[in-house]
Amino acid sequence: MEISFYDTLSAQKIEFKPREPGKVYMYVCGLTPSNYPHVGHARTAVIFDLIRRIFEKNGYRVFYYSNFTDIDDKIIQRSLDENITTVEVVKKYSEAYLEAMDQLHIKPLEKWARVTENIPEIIEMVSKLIENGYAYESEGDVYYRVKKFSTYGKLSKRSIKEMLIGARIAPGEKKEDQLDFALWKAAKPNEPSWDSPWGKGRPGWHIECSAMSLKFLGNHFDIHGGAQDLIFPHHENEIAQAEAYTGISPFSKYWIHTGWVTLNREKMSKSIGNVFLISEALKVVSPNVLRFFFIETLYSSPLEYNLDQLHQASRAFERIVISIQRLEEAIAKAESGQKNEKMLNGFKKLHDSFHQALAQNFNTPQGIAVLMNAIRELNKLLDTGNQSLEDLQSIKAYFSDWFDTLGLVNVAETELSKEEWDLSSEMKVIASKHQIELSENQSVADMIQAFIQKRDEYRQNKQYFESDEIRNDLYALKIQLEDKKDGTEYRIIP
RNA sequence: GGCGACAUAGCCAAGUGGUAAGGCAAGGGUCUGCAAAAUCCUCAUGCGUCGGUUCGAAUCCGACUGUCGCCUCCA
Repeated sequence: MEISFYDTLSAQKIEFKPREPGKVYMYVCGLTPSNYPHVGHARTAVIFDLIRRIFEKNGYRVFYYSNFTDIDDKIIQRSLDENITTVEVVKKYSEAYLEAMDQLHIKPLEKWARVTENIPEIIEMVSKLIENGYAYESEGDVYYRVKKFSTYGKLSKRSIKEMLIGARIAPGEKKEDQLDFALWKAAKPNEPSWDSPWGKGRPGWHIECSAMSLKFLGNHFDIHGGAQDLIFPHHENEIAQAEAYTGISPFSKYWIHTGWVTLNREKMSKSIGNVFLISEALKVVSPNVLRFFFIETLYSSPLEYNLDQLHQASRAFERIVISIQRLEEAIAKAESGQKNEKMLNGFKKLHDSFHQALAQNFNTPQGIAVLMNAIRELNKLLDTGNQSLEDLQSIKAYFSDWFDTLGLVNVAETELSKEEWDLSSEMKVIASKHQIELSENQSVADMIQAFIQKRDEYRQNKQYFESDEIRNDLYALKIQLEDKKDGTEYRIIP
């Protein structure tokens, strides 16, 4: 299937053409691990994971690289604040980030490139830029000569002239020009540093991504990504560095930028301080729901984060979960039989629409609309009953494929985790209230069955006050009883 | 000050020239002892405002209003 998306560099929707057939080389800017990751980081990570999955579903092998900028002013500042080494700062926060990636079902990357492991490549690049006149040394610092790079501004759509007019940048004493930016910074006392032709120092921001993406992906790779706030100056500078270094344009063929997460309509940002951590969000909703919340909106639009929106996503996702649970139950009971070609054909069409939607600028909202329509069809089908095992399994395969594409895992999981099952003590309290005998080593599932049995007795005797009381008590423990034709079932409220 | 993005129902949100997807919330019917779930029905002659182009515009053009962002660190 042809995949197209909005490319920041050409400022239009383009059809993706890989550098090598069947392969996608993608570099997405990671972060500077100087703090715990917030919901904005999660969104960007989920979106690029999704993009990767979409390419994979379309038969591409994706080489996905990202980075930790593990030496930088902020890391140094943090190490002073916390009175630990810069290495410890990086370890602490990069591990927290990687753990969050794992929780959010981000598929493993090809590599997390680190600045401190690629210093020789960076020095080589800076040296070459000085040689060919794109950079100059000044008192131990090295700066990029922006005016020398004639196409500077092509990504962010601004001109050098405009920037000089609107600039608020104070001219640095060591710079030739106020637009120039640092490639190498001379070390101050007690700062981590590396030897270089310009004395002890460390790389500036920007240079590491040019050096590492060229090193690991080669020149003219397919996709360079990141959030919108990286367009300028970070990505603009990366282009200037890389293209001046290689002499070949474009450095990356396509550029994809994600919208940011807002809080009260303002950008969630460390500097403003209006930040919700991923860990905080995951206390409120499951990773599946958080992912679902992100992909309900197109990746490039701003996304307002609040509990009400999270709740809406949660409700919608719950509908999906319930239907898939019903499907699993139906499969368990179904018998082999005739194929309903017409019905399966309907699902095949939904399948095509789903992938078509995602291939069009990764349009997940439209994909979810298709998914919801499929859920409605599934519910109707399950209401009529007696579907053959083969049919139900075919339908399940479609849903599994869609969930896999969206990175939603174990959607039909009904078993409670160990922590959630730590309900037995509370359940015993309710049990004694209703004169139900529970034994010590009974599973919670068995306990619930005991409640259901007792409630059935009440209902038989039309003691509805008592039966409703049991239902309400269990509901308070997030166990919801549902009376169906062939008996009472329960489900756990997510 | 310079540049840019966005504005779709009570809320969220797709839709870039052919007559408004989907979700949440709400109301009604079926089912149920009652619920819940499910299902069916209802819910924008309308897409910030005013003009223009067109046989036809939420979609293109212009002006205006509003919100946000970038120009300094940011996912």
